[in-house]
Amino acid sequence: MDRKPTHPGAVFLEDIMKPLNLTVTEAAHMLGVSRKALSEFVNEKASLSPEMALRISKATNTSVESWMNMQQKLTLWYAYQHEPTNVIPFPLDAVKKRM
Amino acid sequence: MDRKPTHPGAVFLEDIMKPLNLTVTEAAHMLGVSRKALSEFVNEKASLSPEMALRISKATNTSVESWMNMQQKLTLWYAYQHEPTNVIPFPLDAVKKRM
DNA sequence: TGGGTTGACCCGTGTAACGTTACGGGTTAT
DNA sequence: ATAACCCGTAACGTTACACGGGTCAACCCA
Repeated sequence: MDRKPTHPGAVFLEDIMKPLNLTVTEAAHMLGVSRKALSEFVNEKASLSPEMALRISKATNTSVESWMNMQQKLTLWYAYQHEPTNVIPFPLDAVKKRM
Repeated sequence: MDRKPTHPGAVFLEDIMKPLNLTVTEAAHMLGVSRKALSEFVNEKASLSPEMALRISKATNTSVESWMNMQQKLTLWYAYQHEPTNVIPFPLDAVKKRM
């Protein structure tokens, strides 16, 4: 129902690479990944892997969580597109809800 | 460096299934997944997939995010075990840090 | 015009979630 | 004891995907 969350790769491209005038080739080398891997990421063909998040975090001195959370929102958005319907609610009347 | 975060499957088993006296077979059926899938999850052999998180969320009326975050912490913990070393810092002196 | 960059594509590899099926061990009820 | 469950697990196959290597056409720019 919500709008599709921004892909972390787009953020990385706009907010990091462009301001620093870094090419995909350069940035890929600095991150220690292949040009292809980074290219697919910034072009939203691939999602953010935990390892890539760690690399970006180290290279840009930002928090891993912030990047992971971006991906998580996207992942969750995709999941909601194929929402499972055959789920039977648990009888949790007796259980105190903590969340 | 922190201690290994709790696996969401363990939480699901202890805080949901046990209090409700649900067997793996019963819970799997209610969630709409195979017995094996749930068994591997609660026994920490498989991680929490987004779809599984959605199912658990719907069945137990809890937030998807809370479950996803548990998994994310675990995933990140694993990632830190194989921390990438060949990462060259970006020259971000000119960029204002927003995070 | 020639060099660097880029995105798309193919191929191959490793990982992982999931389903189905089947087995053996354990518990409980008949 | 025999049947009925429940459980963990293993094998097999499917599907998805991150990643690397290589190639190639398009493109921009000096």
